[in-house]
Amino acid sequence: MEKLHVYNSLTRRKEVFEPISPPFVGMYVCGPTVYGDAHLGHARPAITFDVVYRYLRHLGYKVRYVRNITDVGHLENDADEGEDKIAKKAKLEQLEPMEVAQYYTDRYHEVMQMLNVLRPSIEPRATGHIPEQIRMIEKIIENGFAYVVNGSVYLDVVKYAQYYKYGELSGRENLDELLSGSRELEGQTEKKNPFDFALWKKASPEHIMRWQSPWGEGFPGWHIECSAMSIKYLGECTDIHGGGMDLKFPHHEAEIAQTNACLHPHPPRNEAKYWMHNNLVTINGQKMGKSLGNFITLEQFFSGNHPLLLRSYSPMTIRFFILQSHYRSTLDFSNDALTAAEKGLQRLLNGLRLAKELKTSPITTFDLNAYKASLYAAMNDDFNSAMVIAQLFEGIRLINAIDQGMEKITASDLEAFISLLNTFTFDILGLKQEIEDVTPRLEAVMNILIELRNEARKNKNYALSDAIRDKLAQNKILLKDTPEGTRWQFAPTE
RNA sequence: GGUAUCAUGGCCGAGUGGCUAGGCAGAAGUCUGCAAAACUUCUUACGGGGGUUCGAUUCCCUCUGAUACCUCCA
Repeated sequence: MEKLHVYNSLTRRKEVFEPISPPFVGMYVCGPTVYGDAHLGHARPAITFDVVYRYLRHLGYKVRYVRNITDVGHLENDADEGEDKIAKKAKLEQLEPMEVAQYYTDRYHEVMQMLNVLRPSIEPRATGHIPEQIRMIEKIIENGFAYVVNGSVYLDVVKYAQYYKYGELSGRENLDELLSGSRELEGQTEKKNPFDFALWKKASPEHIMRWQSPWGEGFPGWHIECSAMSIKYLGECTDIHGGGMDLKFPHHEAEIAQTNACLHPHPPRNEAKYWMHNNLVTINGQKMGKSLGNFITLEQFFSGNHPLLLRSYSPMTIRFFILQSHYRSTLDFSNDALTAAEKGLQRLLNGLRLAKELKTSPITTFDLNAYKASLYAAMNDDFNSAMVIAQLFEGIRLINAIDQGMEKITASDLEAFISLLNTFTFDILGLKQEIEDVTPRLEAVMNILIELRNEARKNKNYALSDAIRDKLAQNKILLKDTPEGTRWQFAPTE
């Protein structure tokens, strides 16, 4: 079987995945900033790396998956006072900053659970790792890669670039171009160069979240938390570091620089062996953003309560929709696309249910091993979930063909076939049936109703039989008259 | 201006130097008291212009267009 290949953003190539210390795999993913509700843009990285996590575990790796919670607020780009983002919200709502962070952390967990996203192994908070961040900054200063100005600490990019490549990840290796491209902003006069970035920032008097440090009261810079926590829990160089494409620059570029500046390794270890970036979700071709007014939270998707939404979409529809595209492609949202995803998902899940009722034969008429290989080949090709789903539909086609007697399968092959389909659909892609479980009691009641209705149909009492069907439909139970008898199922949730 | 990514059939979206991904929608058919569902079949696309090649949607150049980022929003 072909080996797993991963697209490494650092080298811009697909590489064979070889963990640094097999069977262990360390994976760090940049988590949410908890000052607002999670939206579609949060679902994409969470689901992308959830599938990576699930598949690596499926392959037998012992994975430690770390996804942080950023609860140290960051400065508002356009805020007059340069107020801490979380602190600002706290003042508006008359809450403690940590209360706000806790509230949105809980909300984040709720929607992630609905999306069937597994909890990471460790979910560290930035505020819980201030000492680690301070020690890291001290080390960087010791190594001569940072300078202190007026209670703030900045990384000296020019100095750093004398020892290591800066800008490799984002293709910004020419510092002169970087210089000409950077914007002139207020309050940058402390820096030696505009592209130097803060490791520690002195707190202004109105800043609520602040900590004591060797350089006075302040708060950590915007990138140092991930580096500090990645090193703490996953070592000096982890296997995978993931996040959204929008984090490549400056966030991940800064992380690489900080980590090399702190550890001062030769050759550079760049914090992670494989850097993975998922692409963005767009709405009508545009990035989703609060300022653009096309910002839809996941909760709004689930409830349908947003002007851009024609109706509600279930968490699994969202998950399936995201997995239908490859994680490195942009994904454009629309009601039509989501409706199409919902129907496709329904077809997939209905087919899997049918598989359990198939009749077996003395022979199997198709190549089950080749089919299995195609599923693994798709996953091994940089987690191509879109290809996996296409192959799962090929599986559904086979199930229907068996049901119609056009293909045959042995009992043992059927067992293996069902197990394979379930493994990929539920364990690896993390989809799930959203309908409630059928209890034996409900099953018995349904059988009685179907029997009565069929009695009525036999007597050509269609008024009664249709009434039974319609009333059940009103209660989200659908009847289907097939040549094999009447089948029933729950209506898709809306 | 710089950096990066991308442009695929009515819609969404994979992929590939030659072998018509897949889903949704649409059409026809099978089944059926009706309905719904299901199944089968069909609709052969890769932004424009050059080039490399026996052959390019796939590689190279160029043009056009789109999106993101360019250090204090992650």
